[in-house]
Amino acid sequence: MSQVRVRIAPSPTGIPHIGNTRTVLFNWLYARKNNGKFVVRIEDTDRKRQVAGAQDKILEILEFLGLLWDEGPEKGGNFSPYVQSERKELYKKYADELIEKGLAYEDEGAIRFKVEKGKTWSWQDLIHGEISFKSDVIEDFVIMKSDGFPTYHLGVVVDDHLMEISDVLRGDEWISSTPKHLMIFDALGWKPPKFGHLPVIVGPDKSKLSKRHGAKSVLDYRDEGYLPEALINFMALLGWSAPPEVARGKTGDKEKELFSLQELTEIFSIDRINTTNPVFNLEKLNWFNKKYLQTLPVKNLKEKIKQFSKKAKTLDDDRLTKIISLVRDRITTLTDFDKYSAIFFEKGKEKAPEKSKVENAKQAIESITDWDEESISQLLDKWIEEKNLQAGDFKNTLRLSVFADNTPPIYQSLAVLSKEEVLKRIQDAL
RNA sequence: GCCGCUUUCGUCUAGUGGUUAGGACACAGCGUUCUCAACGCUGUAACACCGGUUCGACUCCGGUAAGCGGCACCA
Repeated sequence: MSQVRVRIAPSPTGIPHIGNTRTVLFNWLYARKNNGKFVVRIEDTDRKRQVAGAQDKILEILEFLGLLWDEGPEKGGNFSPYVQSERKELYKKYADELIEKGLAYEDEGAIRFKVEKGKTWSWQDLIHGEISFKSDVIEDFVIMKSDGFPTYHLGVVVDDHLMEISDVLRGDEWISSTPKHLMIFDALGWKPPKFGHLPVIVGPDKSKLSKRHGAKSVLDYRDEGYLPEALINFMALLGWSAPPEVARGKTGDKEKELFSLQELTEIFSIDRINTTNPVFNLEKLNWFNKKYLQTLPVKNLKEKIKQFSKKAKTLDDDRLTKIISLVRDRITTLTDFDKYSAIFFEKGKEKAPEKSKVENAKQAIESITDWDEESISQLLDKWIEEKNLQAGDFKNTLRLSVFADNTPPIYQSLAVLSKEEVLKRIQDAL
């Protein structure tokens, strides 16, 4: 069997959103699963729509997710991606060849491919099965623009051939262009790769995900505190599902939904990709992020939180660790840290309980000599017992007078602050 | 208009010629509980429609409808 070689072909006309990025993931997984190669080819043939910096952003996304490419021209010891504008002469050569063969012609400075009528072009799509088009519905199309750049149609075909791409996994929106590509492959005497057209992620209104839906890029999600693991897991399960024997779902049993990149590379296969367009669902992404936040080792979590919170950076390690362990189950994204840890820096807005209760709480706190979590809970529990208080009410009084907001378990929360700070806050409530 | 793709709970999905059509998110209730979470349990909720094939179809076939995509010197 010949080697699997796949590619992604982003054009630097914007920053890819979740939908485009999922296509990258599937290509990457397919390459890894089959011990193949994954290449990145920047298709920058549209000079007008070019967006400055987009190319770097695209690569930044790949790096963030850990979906790196395996080859490309060497630059400074690293592989850089292939870039079509650097290969400009190539396309012209093949366009000229087609003209010589009488299969293309010049038209106002551009070169058009001549579509032979009365033919049927079909292929066995990796995802949809057989698809065919009659050539009569396709008009002669431009392959070289008058500015000397190839159009997408010529560019992909030439490069997919030259780069020996074995499988093209791209979005469904390319289905109707595929016969054009087949024609060019045929005209140049080349064997086409296999094609698989992935259903595209859509917005709540079922139309293609776009800025209109507020579709964000992976970089935006990263900046909002989403973890790459969560993003990957979420994208993988949009339009693809794990084999039942892996997910292990029997009646009543829960199915496995959490998969690491490593696991995915082992179980990924094209035949489990769906044919329907999945709707983007932020709630589910949030759930994945929470799950990964919960399982991340505290040490790693701490480092990440420091990147997102100025406050966290100023805290000493011990306090930060305590706060993180209290806040960890409550946050959805890394940026939530500040929100949930705010009570440890400043009192909230809830009203203080009646003075007699606060006074009692104050005395209770004052009775504590060793200020650590264990002594705090021991002594306060004892206090409740001795004074014959209602535990819930007493703890609530503490919460309200010290934090004036919702908090994690109160004794642990108190231990984050110093005794002085606690007393000062209680004093304020009197 | 022409061409193409698609159709299981609100959403992501599993699944079989004969099932109580399974799981997840979300939602609701309950439990736990000092609040908020987390966690556990329970619940609501789906095979687009019409024909055919078959003893039997959600599953196979045909059609209809609906949705989406393409028909650029954009990718």
